[in-house]
Amino acid sequence: MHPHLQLPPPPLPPLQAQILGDIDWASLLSAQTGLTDLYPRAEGTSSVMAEEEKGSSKDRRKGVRTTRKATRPRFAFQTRSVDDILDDGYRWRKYGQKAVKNSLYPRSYYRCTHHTCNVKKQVQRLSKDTSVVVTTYEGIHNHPCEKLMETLSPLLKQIQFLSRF
DNA sequence: CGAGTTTGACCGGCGC
DNA sequence: GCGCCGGTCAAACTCG
Repeated sequence: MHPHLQLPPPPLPPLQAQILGDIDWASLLSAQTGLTDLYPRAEGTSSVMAEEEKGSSKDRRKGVRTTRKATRPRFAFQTRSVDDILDDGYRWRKYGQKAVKNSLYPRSYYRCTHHTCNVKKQVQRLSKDTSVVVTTYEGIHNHPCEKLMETLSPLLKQIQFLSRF
């Protein structure tokens, strides 16, 4: 409907959104091991960030099961927010929306706008508690977040300066 | 005019 | 094999 991306640029969780679960930001930023184990039956989770680049085309293999599924690292967290879209510093292009069973609300599919980066995320609102938004990230950004860097660079400079002593 | 959204079609996996 | 279901494509559309 209406794009409401007009939030001030907080690199951390926005103020109006309250993180419900525990988030390991360190492992989040360094990728790899996820947070919530959403898909315990995902077999290839260990082999992260290998060849997922070709995922854009319909190049699915037949022998899905035991062969490498190119299972990208996935992690999800819930936020309590009135707004569906959280400003996480990256820019997302919506490429789909689907109604999901057992949920009154549709699930939205987003993709990172960087051409070199094919990180995806899904956003859905719980039908039980409409104030809770579940965001599922898939993949790892292979480029720096401009907003984040912008916000962080003064801090980094400060740290570098202090570390000289 | 370009970047992003909307929306129905399309496709593949999975269970029956 | 068929139909349901979730994920993606892409053309049309909107907005700045």
